[in-house]
Amino acid sequence: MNVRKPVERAPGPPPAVMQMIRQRLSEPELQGLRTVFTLRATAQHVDNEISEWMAGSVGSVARYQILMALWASKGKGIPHKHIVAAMGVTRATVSGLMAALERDGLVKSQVDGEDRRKLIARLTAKGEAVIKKQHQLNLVKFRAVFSSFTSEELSSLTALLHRFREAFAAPAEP
Amino acid sequence: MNVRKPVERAPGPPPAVMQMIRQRLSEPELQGLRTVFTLRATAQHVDNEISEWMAGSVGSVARYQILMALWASKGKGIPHKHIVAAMGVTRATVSGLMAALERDGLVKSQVDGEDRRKLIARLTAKGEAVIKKQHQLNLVKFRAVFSSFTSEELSSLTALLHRFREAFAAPAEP
DNA sequence: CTCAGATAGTTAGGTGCCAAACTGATTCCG
DNA sequence: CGGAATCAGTTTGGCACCTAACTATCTGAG
Repeated sequence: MNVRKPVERAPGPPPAVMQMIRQRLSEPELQGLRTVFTLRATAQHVDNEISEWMAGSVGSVARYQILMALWASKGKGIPHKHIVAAMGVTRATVSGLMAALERDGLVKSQVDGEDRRKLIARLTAKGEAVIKKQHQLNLVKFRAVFSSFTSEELSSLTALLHRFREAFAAPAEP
Repeated sequence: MNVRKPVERAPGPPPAVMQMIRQRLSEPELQGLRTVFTLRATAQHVDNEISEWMAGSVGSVARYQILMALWASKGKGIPHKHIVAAMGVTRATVSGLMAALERDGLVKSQVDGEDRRKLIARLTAKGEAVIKKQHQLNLVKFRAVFSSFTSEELSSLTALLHRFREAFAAPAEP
């Protein structure tokens, strides 16, 4: 499912175009804008890269995120609601992803006896095998990828990202 | 077009689920994984936030990026190829975006006389009015949003993002 | 001069994400 | 108790992205 292979895309950063945009903006705004563009591009490219080595079984980062959560629950299962909260996406998105995972036989959901609105998701045997295998591969991959970062750099990056998101969320009063 | 308003989505960061995932991973991998998830979420949320104030005319960050490039070219126009390189997305994506922009009457492309494979894109009068208006609004918005960041923080963030992407791009040999 | 290969763009099919509108189940309040 | 509000999930329709396969044009090697 979802077999990705090459990534046909321009490799380098912007060419002359960015130079031209510069003429239209003064420094502070330009820098902010550049950060936004870089953020978008980086997220997209990292996602593609990871999806590539997840092709064929887990399939994508979003699916991986769900399977990890389920695996971590150790068979107890978790309500869809928690997955929504954990991923920070909407119910609609999780609904679609869960349907696909269930279709692929990696996951099985059933209504909660206590509250029949709730769906509790669990890994199937196949799902557990898939996430375990992916986990082993990821350990190797991540070690290689992050070898050039110190722990401080990673937490600094994460912190800056959180602040960046917050800055956009809050309307920012005077 | 594309009128966005609220953002129905879980606000805070992950709950207990992340706690559980922790049990499955050792520190370095966990930190890397967390950074990847944060990157994804941040990019998504920032994009949504910006799209909200661009709804109705420019419509989205991707469209904004194209219109800015065209505006910066000051009427000389730029080949689609350059937009592809500047945005770091595929030809297919730009093809679709340009078609939509053209359909909305913001942009007009015509074949290059020299090389009839090339399409040179230019802003229409309407397109120029739209991007100018959006630009004014953005100055205000960006100033508010980025007021909590120093110039050094922004460039540090951008630099870390670039390195992060590079780390994923290069297979990372011993 | 010709024809294989490179280049520019388009199209079809698929994913992840969203908002809005809808269904069922539960809770809360008069 | 009974209807309103709230909550969990689904569906529909749309956008930005991708790959893969296609068309049309140009270039370059024999």
